[in-house]
Amino acid sequence: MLLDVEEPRPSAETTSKPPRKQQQRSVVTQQKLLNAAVKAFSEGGFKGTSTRDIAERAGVHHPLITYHFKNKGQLWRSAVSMIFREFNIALVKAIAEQADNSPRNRAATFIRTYVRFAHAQPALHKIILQEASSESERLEWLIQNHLKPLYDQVEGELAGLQQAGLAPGTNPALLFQMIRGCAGGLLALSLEIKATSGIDFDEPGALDELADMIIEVFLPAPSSH
Amino acid sequence: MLLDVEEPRPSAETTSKPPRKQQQRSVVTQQKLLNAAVKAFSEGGFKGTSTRDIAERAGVHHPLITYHFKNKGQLWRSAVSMIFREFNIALVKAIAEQADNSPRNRAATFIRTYVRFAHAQPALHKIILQEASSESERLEWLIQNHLKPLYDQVEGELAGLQQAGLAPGTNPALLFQMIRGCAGGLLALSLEIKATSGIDFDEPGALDELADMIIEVFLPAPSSH
DNA sequence: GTCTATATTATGATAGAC
DNA sequence: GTCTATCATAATATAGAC
Repeated sequence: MLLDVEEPRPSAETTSKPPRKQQQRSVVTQQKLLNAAVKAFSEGGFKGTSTRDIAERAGVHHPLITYHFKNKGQLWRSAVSMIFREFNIALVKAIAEQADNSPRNRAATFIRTYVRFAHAQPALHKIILQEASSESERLEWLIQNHLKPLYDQVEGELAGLQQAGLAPGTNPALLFQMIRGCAGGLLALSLEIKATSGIDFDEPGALDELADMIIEVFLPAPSSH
Repeated sequence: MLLDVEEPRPSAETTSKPPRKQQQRSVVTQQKLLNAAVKAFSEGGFKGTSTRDIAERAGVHHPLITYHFKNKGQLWRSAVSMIFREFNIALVKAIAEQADNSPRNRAATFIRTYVRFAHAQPALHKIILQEASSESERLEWLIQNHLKPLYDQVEGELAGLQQAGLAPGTNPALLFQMIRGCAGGLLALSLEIKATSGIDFDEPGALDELADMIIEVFLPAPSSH
C-alpha cells in the first residue's frame, strides 16, 4: 500500500483492524529511498534529479518509487519533511539541555545547533537554496509547512534581544535572515568555500570558529566566559 | 560560424581579413540566448534547465543554440562569464567613483555595490548556489575562472581592516564569506524571505537598510556621518 | 543565417508477471 | 512486496533543405 509520510495512517492500537506486517517490512525500502532522495535533490534540485538516479543511489528498482510514494513530487515532500523533522528534534533537544535559559543563551544555542546540524545535514539548506530560486508549488509548500513556522518561532526571541540592546539593528526579520545566511548558507557552500578561501568545515574546530564568530558579530553581549 | 564568448576573435581592425557582416547580425541572437540562459539556469540549475526552454524564452528556434554555442555547457559558461563581467565592471566603476578611498570606505563601497548588483542581477548568486551543491566540472570552472580571482582580490583588503581593528574576528576568509552570504546570499533568497518574514527588497530603502546593517555589523568603525 | 526533420537517449509513470 | 517490460514524452544534438 502507499504510505504517505505526511499523514501516517492511524496506528494499529487505534484501529479495530489487525496490523499489516507487510507494511513494516517496506519501511526499510522507504527509508533507503528517502535518504537517497534527500541527497540527490539537494545536489541537483527537483527538476535536475531523476527518479532513476534516486532509485540507483538507494539500490532499489525505480518502479518502487511510484509504489511507495505515488510520484516524484510526493517523494520530494516526504524527504524534505524528514530532514526538517530531524532538525526540529535536534533544536528542541539542545534548548532543553542548556543550563542557562536566558534569552541570549537561547539564541546562542540556536546558532550553535543550526551550525552543527547544517554541517551534518547540508541538505537542509541546499534544498531551500535550490527551490527558492524561482516560484513553484514546491516553494510555497516549503514555506507554509516548514520555513514560516520556524521563522515565527524565532522572531519574537530576536525582537526581545534587540530591545534589550543585545543584538544590532532594528529589523528582527533582517537579523534572523543574516544569521541564517551566515550559518546554514555558508555550510551549504562548503565545497566552494574550501576551494576559494581554504576554509574546511570538516576540520575540527572550524565549526566552532564559525559559530563563535556569528555569535560575536550578531550577539555582541557581555563576555560569557 | 561559432562564436566563443570566452575568447572573442580579433576585431576587424587587427586582422588583414575583411570583417564578416553576417557575424555582426548574429550578435543579436546570441545576446537574446545569453539573457534567457542566465535567467533559466539561475532558476532551474544546469541539469534542471533544458535548451528548449532557453530557446523559447529567447524567442529563437532551439537548434540555434548548437549553432551559436556548440552545446549546452558552452552556453552555460558564456552566460556565467557575461554576468561576472558585468559585476566586475560595476565594481570597478563604484570604487573609482568614490570620494574617500580609505580601506574602510573601499570595503563599504564593495558591500553596497554587491548588494545593489545582487538585487539587479540575482542570477549572479543563484547560479553559484545551484552549482556549489555538488562537485562538477562546472563548479571547478566557476571557481577557477571567477570565484577565486574575486576572492583573492578582496582577501588582502579584509585582512588589513582586521589588523587595524576595523573588522571583527581573526579569520579574513570567514569574514569575507559571511559578508557575501549576508549580501548576495540573502538577495538570492528574496522570494522565500518575502514570504516568511515580510521583507521586500523591491521596496525603496530596503536595499540600503540591508547594506547599512551589513556595514554596521561587520565594519563597526567610527561613525562616518 | 534560419528552418524542418530526425536520430538517440533519458525520463516519469504504468501494466502485469511472479 | 518485488521485478521485467513497456509506453509516452521530453531531452540533447545533428543532418540537411532553403
